[in-house]
Amino acid sequence: MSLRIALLGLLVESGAASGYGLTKHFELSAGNVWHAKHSQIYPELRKMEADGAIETVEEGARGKRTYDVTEAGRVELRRWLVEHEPERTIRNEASLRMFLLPLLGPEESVPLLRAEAAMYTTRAKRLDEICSHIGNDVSMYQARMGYHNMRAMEAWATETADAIEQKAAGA
Amino acid sequence: MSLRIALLGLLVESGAASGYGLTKHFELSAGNVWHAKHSQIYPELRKMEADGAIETVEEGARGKRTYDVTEAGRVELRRWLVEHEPERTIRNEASLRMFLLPLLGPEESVPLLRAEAAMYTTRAKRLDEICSHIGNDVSMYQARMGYHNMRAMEAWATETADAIEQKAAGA
DNA sequence: GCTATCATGTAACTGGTTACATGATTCG
DNA sequence: CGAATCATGTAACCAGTTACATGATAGC
Repeated sequence: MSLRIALLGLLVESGAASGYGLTKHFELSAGNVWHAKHSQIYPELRKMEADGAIETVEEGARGKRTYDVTEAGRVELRRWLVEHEPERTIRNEASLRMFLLPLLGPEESVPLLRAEAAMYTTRAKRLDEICSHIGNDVSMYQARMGYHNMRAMEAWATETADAIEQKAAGA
Repeated sequence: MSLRIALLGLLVESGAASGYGLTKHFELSAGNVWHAKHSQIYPELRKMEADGAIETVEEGARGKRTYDVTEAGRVELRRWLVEHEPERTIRNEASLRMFLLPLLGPEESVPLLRAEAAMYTTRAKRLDEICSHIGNDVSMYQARMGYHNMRAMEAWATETADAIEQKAAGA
């Protein structure tokens, strides 16, 4: 269901697009909230077209198909956004690793936490940079979400490394 | 793989536990980074025991089995934490919904964003409350991660609702 | 005695990953 | 002319969900 909604949303946001274009969109901005590869996206688009949520608006060279949302698709997306209670479940391998890092001793955990904090700083800066060059409002809000999430993990990793270090120094 | 690591981590952190206990642990603290239900946890524990990462330390009434990590399991966990490059992919239905909410008009998106911000405030407060009553360091760091993430989404939702409102007022 | 919680399990299904497979076009 | 990128597709496999199934114990 979520993949379907994500595809509808991206199509509404960007206008008509191909499976390839949508795959790229996932790799960039949408990747901060949902992830999908071409091998899952192409069959899903076919299925969505079969039940009328999207339609082919153009067939180009070497099998290229450009899809756009139908009115039924727009209704479906709106309903989901307004009425559907989303699952609050998370599965994030990078966060799982951070979560468990404090189980290691200070000599191992502190450098790993600092390295991770640095990585989040880099990503936050990149997103901030992107924000300042975006014309479109919606894309800007979306990039800002990623920014806030990166800053949160950066702050946590730094705070935790500091706490572990202090504790180790005190003991 | 990640479920296996999560289970190893929780067992190291809490000491020996049953499948039921681990399921509860996922529902509480670990749920902020990984999610799993009993129907997946029980078979996984059997598999992990079969290849020596954990062992049954006690068999209680009505089929209750208490597991603990073996030395091999500890080594495996440590290797994963230190050497494994985690996948940076995210799948978060609640965030996907937030991400797409700005596609709705201001009259619909703003109240939904405000409601979501309020929910994140509540969750952040609950986690903060939990933190102040925790004896164990590792559990505290873990709860703090959830706290930072809740505050990030709260800040984003508020900032975005404000921006959409201002834009609508200006136009 | 009833309800909530403890406690485990399995089968069918859906969602997602990996790997294979193909070929055109663009840029240097 | 070679490498990167555009562009799509499928099959086998693994991970995760839903729903069914069972039964003990504790507290009201």
